[in-house]
Amino acid sequence: MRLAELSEQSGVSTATIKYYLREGLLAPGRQVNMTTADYDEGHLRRLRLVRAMIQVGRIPVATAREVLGHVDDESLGRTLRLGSALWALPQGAEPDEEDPAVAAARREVDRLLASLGWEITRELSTRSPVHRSLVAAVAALIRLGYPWDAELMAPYAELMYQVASRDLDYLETHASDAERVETAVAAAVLFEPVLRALHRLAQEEESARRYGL
Amino acid sequence: MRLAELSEQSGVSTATIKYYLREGLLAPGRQVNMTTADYDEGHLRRLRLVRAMIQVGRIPVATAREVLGHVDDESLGRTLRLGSALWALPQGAEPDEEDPAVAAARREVDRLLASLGWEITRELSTRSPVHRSLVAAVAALIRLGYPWDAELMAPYAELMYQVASRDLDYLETHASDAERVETAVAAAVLFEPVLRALHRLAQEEESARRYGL
DNA sequence: CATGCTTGGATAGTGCCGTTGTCCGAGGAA
DNA sequence: TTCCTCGGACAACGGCACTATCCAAGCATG
Repeated sequence: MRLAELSEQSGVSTATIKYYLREGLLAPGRQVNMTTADYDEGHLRRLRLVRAMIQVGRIPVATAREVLGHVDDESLGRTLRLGSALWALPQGAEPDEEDPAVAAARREVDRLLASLGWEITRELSTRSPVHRSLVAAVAALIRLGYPWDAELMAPYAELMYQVASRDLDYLETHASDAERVETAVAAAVLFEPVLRALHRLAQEEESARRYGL
Repeated sequence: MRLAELSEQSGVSTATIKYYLREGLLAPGRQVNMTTADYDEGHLRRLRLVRAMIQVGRIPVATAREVLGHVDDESLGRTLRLGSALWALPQGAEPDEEDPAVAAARREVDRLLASLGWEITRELSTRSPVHRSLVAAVAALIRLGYPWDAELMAPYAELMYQVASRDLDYLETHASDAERVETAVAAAVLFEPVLRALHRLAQEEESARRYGL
């Protein structure tokens, strides 16, 4: 498949594909001769994943490159590759350690993890970017004056745990072993918009039920 | 409170506050004399909300203005104001109607809503931006070759319904009547990062439990 | 009253980022 | 041979959140 065909099949302009090649999001095609390169199905798959990450997942190009770097890192085992790829996914704003709201948020998040018995997450808490972004998000709530403590958070956390459990079930049943890392990344990136949309739909529905249209 | 004090208390630079004033995210202060304007606690609250929307919620300035416009629309009842404010919140990418994956996604979403009995949402489905963004997100999954139908979606939707139900309970107990619309918007914007972070934390925890670190 | 600092408003500019246009020399096809 | 198209390199564009600069008008200190 030539670049122009790749463009046609994916719906991505040749200029943009060239840009992704330049940025290292897409491996170069096999060079057939001086002026022609050959791309295969793998390139198409990867290109679709890249588009999904950038367009649907709103992930910055630089971050996408990093995530894909982990996905492709043959030196790592599957679990580690997945972990490090997810690790690299974009997080929310970083917490401002000067802020007292951040300290309060951190305290509540720690209490939450203790009460949930998420020991593994707790051990990693100092290093995990996800943990930090949770602190930042909770701090934002607190700063605006909304009471928000571990007791309020716990049911949410348990619900999201059920969601995460389903995510992994889905991966186990629907992804072949070889593709599992790529699939997991795609899922992490693509499930979130679905979840968010479902969340808002549910809000609309429940709000309409309670208060009318 | 003068502009400089507002800046100091909120941690937002005067230049940025001026920018928000210009963009209509913040009402002008009461003009004391030719060179001094007076801001009150309401301005500070609003400024914090704006920052939260933009920094934590990653909402574009233009969208934030639109959302706040609905919040402040005195001509609407509270429920409608809330609805239209949430309505204006940024959505994911718009579905490309040419794409067969979008048609499949729309079919599955419709089946999902039917099976859930979300009749109100179903009636609004053609107009709701949230519905469209759900279709787009599901279409992205399908396009990448991940099977994803109403049966798979239903448990997710039910979990998110429980989440939404909690959201509204929270609003009823924690927001004074006058602030409810503003609170609901803040919640819609600020709960989502919390949820997302909890989701990822839960994924980390469950993944570590199943497959080790 | 004078002088120097600060205020709020207007405007242009900055930096980043995803994307696109332009130009080129080299092939491949009629 | 001639013309079209290819892939590659590079510069430019457009949008967006934010910031620096300038200005005239106070206010506070001597």
